[in-house]
Order: sequence, then structure tokens, then C-alpha cells
Amino acid sequence: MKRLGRAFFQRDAATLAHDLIGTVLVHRSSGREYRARIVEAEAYVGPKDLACHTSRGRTERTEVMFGPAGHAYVYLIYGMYDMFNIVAGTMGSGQAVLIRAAEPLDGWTVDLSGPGKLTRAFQITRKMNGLDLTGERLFLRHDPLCRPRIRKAKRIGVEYAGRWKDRLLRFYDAGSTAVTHRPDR
DNA sequence: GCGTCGATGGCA
DNA sequence: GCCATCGACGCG
Repeated sequence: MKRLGRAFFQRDAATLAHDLIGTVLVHRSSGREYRARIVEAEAYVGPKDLACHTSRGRTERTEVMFGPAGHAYVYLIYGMYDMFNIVAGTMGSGQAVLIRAAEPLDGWTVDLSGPGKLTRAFQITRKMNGLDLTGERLFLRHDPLCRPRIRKAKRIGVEYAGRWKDRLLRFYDAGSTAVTHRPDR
């Protein structure tokens, strides 16, 4: 399986979020390889998007979001959960994709149904903020055999974002039971 | 099977 | 004071 390279990430966040569904996230840690298929992701499309952290300007926290695509943006929420994002778009555009849910592979039995659960199981923490995802530690692979049935929905937990709260910027695989807050069913 | 609520800390 | 969350609890 081929790795996702820089060019894959250098596209607008909505396109990237869509195309990340069905790809495989890989974490190499202490000689082992932990893998899971991404089934849900949200796009945060830049400073104009009131749900996007970069809409409050360039700060120490959001600095990596304004940097090159394909790097990790990891931040703490509610004092206890790390959120894993992938920086998208062109340099300085301030976009990212939040990885919300995945299905474990290789008989790895964990619950990855939610952004906080996913980072906990993958041991993704703020220490990895800014990490290059085209490197050797944490990266993604194409799976040409995977044909997800991709649907769109509203993003979760962004009720404060004015007219941006209802935008269909969440993408998920309709065939997965790991997807959170499903609007259908 | 619901809805409600507390934990817990960084950020603006 | 809020927050891109989760899990425990109380219902009946």
C-alpha cells in the first residue's frame, strides 16, 4: 500500500476530509505497527469558518495550522482529551481536518469511535503537535481496495459557530458502525 | 434506552 | 467562561 504524500494533504480541507475516508492511519511505536481505517473526519476550512480555531487569529496554539500541510495539529479539549487533526491546504491558509473515528485493523480490539477515544488508543498526544505525517512514526496509507460509501453531515459540537454550524463539512463511511452521531437511522 | 452532568485544564 | 468529549448515573 502506498503512503499518502505531501501533495495529497495540500488540498482544501473539505476535499482532504472526504478523501481521507477509507485510508489507513499507522502509528509505529516500540517496534509494533498499530493500524486503523479512518471512517469519519471533519473539515475546518480556515479563518472565515467560525468553528475553526484559526478564526480567532494566529496564536501560539494555532501556529501549526498556518504551517505546511501534512503536519499534525494536536490540542487538548475539556482538560483531558487530545484531538488529532491534519493540517490541510496551502501554506498559511489555516485549515485542518479532525479525525473523529476509525476501525482498528489486524485484530486490534479497541474502540476508536470518537476523536478522544482514537487519540487515547493511538497514544497521540500534544507532544506530537507539529509532527510531519509523511515521516516514519505516524503516517497514512492508501487502500485502493477500500470503497467507502461516503456521506456528508453537520459537524459535531460547533453550535456556537453561527451560520457555519450547519455546513456539511463532516464526512463518514455509511458502511461503518464506528461513526459517531449518525444523522441517518 | 434515553437525557443530564461532572471531570479537568488550556485558552482567549 | 468556554470548549471540535466521554462515561457514569438516574430514571421507572
